[in-house]
Amino acid sequence: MRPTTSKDEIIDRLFELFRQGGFEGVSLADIGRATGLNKSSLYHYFPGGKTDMAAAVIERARAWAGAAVVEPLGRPGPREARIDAMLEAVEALYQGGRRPCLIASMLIGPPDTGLAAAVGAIVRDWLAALTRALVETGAEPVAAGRAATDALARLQGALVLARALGDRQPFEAALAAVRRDLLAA
Amino acid sequence: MRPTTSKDEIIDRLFELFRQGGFEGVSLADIGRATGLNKSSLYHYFPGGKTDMAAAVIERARAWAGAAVVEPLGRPGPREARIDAMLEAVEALYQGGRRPCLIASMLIGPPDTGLAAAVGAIVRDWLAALTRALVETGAEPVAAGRAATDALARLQGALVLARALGDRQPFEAALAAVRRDLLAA
DNA sequence: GTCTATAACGGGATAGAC
DNA sequence: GTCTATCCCGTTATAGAC
Repeated sequence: MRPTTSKDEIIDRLFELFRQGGFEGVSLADIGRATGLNKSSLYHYFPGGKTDMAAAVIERARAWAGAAVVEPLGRPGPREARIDAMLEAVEALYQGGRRPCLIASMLIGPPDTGLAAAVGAIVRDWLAALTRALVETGAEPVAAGRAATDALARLQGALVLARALGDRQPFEAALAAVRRDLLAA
Repeated sequence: MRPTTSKDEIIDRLFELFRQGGFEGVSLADIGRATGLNKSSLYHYFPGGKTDMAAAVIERARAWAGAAVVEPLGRPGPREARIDAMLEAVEALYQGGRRPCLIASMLIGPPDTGLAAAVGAIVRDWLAALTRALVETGAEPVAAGRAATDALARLQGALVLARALGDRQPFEAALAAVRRDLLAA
C-alpha cells in the first residue's frame, strides 16, 4: 500500500503546527489530528519521536532558506534583484505577516536537544548570505553586516508585533523599510 | 506566620520562568522549584492555576511598561530625554539582550485563554505612548506611528536574533539604531 | 499558609497484530 | 505502514491535615 500521506506532506503539516505552537505547544495528539496519522505511524517515520519531528521541520526550514534565500542572494546581478528575490520569498513564507516564524517559535522552551542550535545555524547562514550580497554589490563589510542584522531583526520583530496586534500591517511596513535600507546600505 | 515569600516575589520568579519557557514550557513542578513553594501553596495564591499565574505575570509586565515606558515617554521635555528614558528601561529589562521578552514568549502556543489579548494590549499601549511622544516633540502623526512600530519591531526582533545566535550584539546594535532613528523621526 | 497525599488526566512512547 | 491496545510518567488540580 502506498502511504496515503507522503513524508514530505507530513513535514509540511508539522511545520505549520510547530510555527504556531512551538515545540511544547504541540502534542502528538495534535499532530495525529493534523496529519490523519496514528501515533504509531508517526513513530514509523520519526523513530526519535517528537524531537525527531521537530528536527525534520527545522531541516526543512534550512532547506527552504537555502533555496529561497541564500541561493537568490548569491546569484550574480544587481543588488535590487537579489534583495527583491529574498523579500518575495519572505513575504510568501510568512503569508504577508499572517503566519509566525518557526525560528522564533522553536526558540521558546524546547528542553535542550540541539534544536535551538539548528535554528541558530539557519539564522547564521541567512545573515552571511545577505551580508555577502551587500558586499558584492558595493557595500563596506562592517556596514553590510550591520545592515543585514538590522534587516532580519526588523522582519522577525514585525512578525511578533503582527501576531500581538492581530494586524499584518507592521509586517508590510517592515518589508518596505527593510527594502529601502538594504538598497541604500 | 508571615509568608516566607511574598506574592510579589513569587510573581517575579514566575516572570523569569515564563519569559524563558513560554506558557507551555513551564510546569508547576518548575514553578515549585523556583519559588520554593508547594503546588498547593501556589494554588492558594493563584486559584485559577497556571493560567492565573501567567495572567499575573502579564499584568506585572503591563504595570512595568506603564511605569518604566509609558510614563517616562509622557513626561514633558525634549524628545531625547523621553526616548533615552525608555531605552534605558528596555536595556535593563532585557539585560542588554541576554533575556528574552515575555511578550514574544507568551504569544507562542498558549491555549486560548485571553492571555494573548492581554499581551497585545501592552504592545498597543507602548506603541501609543511612543507615537504620542514623537508627535508632541514635532513629528508628523503618520510618520510617528510608523517610526514607533519600526522601533518596537527592531527591538523585539533583535532579541530573537540574540537568542538564536547566542550573542547579545544584535540587541545593542538595535538599541543604537532605534535611538538614532527615533531622534530623527 | 503550607504541607502530604492523591486524584484525574494527558503526555510521549512501545508492543505486537495485521 | 497502519492499526489497537497499553504502559509509564509528568501534568494540572484538589482534599484535608496541621
